[in-house]
Amino acid sequence: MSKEALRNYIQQNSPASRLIVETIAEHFEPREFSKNDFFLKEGKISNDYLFLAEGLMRAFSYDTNGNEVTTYFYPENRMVFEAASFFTHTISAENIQAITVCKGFTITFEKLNMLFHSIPEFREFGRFMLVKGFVEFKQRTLALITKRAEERYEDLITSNPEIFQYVQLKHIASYLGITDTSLSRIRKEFSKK
Amino acid sequence: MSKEALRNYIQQNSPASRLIVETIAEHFEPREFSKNDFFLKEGKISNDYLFLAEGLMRAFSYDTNGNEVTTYFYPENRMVFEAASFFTHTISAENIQAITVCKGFTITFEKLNMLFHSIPEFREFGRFMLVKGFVEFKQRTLALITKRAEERYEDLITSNPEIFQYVQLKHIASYLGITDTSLSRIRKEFSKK
DNA sequence: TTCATTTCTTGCCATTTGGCAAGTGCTTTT
DNA sequence: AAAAGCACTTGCCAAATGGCAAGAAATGAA
Repeated sequence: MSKEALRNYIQQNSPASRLIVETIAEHFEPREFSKNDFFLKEGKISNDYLFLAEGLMRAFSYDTNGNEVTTYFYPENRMVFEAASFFTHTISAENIQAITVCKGFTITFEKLNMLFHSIPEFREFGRFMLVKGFVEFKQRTLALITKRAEERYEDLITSNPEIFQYVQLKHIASYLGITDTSLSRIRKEFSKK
Repeated sequence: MSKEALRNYIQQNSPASRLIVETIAEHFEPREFSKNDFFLKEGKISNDYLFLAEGLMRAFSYDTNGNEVTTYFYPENRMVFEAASFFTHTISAENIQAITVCKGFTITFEKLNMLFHSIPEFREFGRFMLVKGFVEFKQRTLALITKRAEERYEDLITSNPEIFQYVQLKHIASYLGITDTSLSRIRKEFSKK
């Protein structure tokens, strides 16, 4: 698999020249995941920053009763990293797992930092990735407060229909903040329309 | 008011030496807010990064029906900034308003970036501020999904009792994801214990 | 202090969502 | 092909939360 998608992604999200982008992309290593493989396991310190070129991943942790809660879905053509563990070298409270076969490119913390250090334009990219993640969580939080479950369902199926193709309902349900029973009912209502 | 709190905060959140921290703090300008003054108004581009030394602030936006939704409370001794607007120079969807009289220190985007550029240790600080904000939103999202309103209330009153001293219930309610009516009932139940 | 305004509480009932358990259908195993 | 195991659906009822309006309390203005 070529690094073209990675280069394009960096290019589109930073002010770096094509030549610099090429140099940056050189430092990423190809990486593949089988279905259900973990990119990050809770309790470990995350040391890799991943560009997901193909496939679908899911982040999850547990509530106080030990139930899995899906905290995020990573579609194709996205950077995948757990900011807290990766950037502060602390133990991760989250898991990130491949839902389908996944292909992408990773870079270690040390190498990434070296690039941030030497290439100001790439620092912009790194910052923007953080800001983007932040913005998405804010929007999700707002949606949880202001929208009903059915609306949140509609939003997700509209923006990321591929999720419904590969992910179990209970995992989508916990992401939406409802039970699988409720999601099943919402689906039924929704399909009537 | 002295910059001591600002210096301490930077010191505690970055690997910079005391001398470097002094230099950094020099670039911040004192700034005061009367009660209800806005630090940021929606529709504007945020150009200031604020250290809040005294007082309490609130971020809010609106739901689709035009109701205010409190998205965050900023207690004393915290950096206050709207990451998306500040770092990407885009129009802010959020408002940040002083709930009490507030005192602090601000720095412009240009100056901050200049410091990030010339002081690697301070870049660490900037990154950590983003990561911290990110982590808090993740935790809040998780709490909205996994905890009941009463638990979220307890968590907030335990961690930030000062909020209940100054903020209207309807603003706290929207932050907790419930109506002011429900919050009033939760308070009543809680006080019985 | 008195009046007006705003904030908070409460009663009544509606809506949304959850919990549980049984049932259906699909897939995998042997 | 039978059995077992999952994932999903559905019926019944319970719990959590909301909506509205009236009243009480607090706050601010004159």
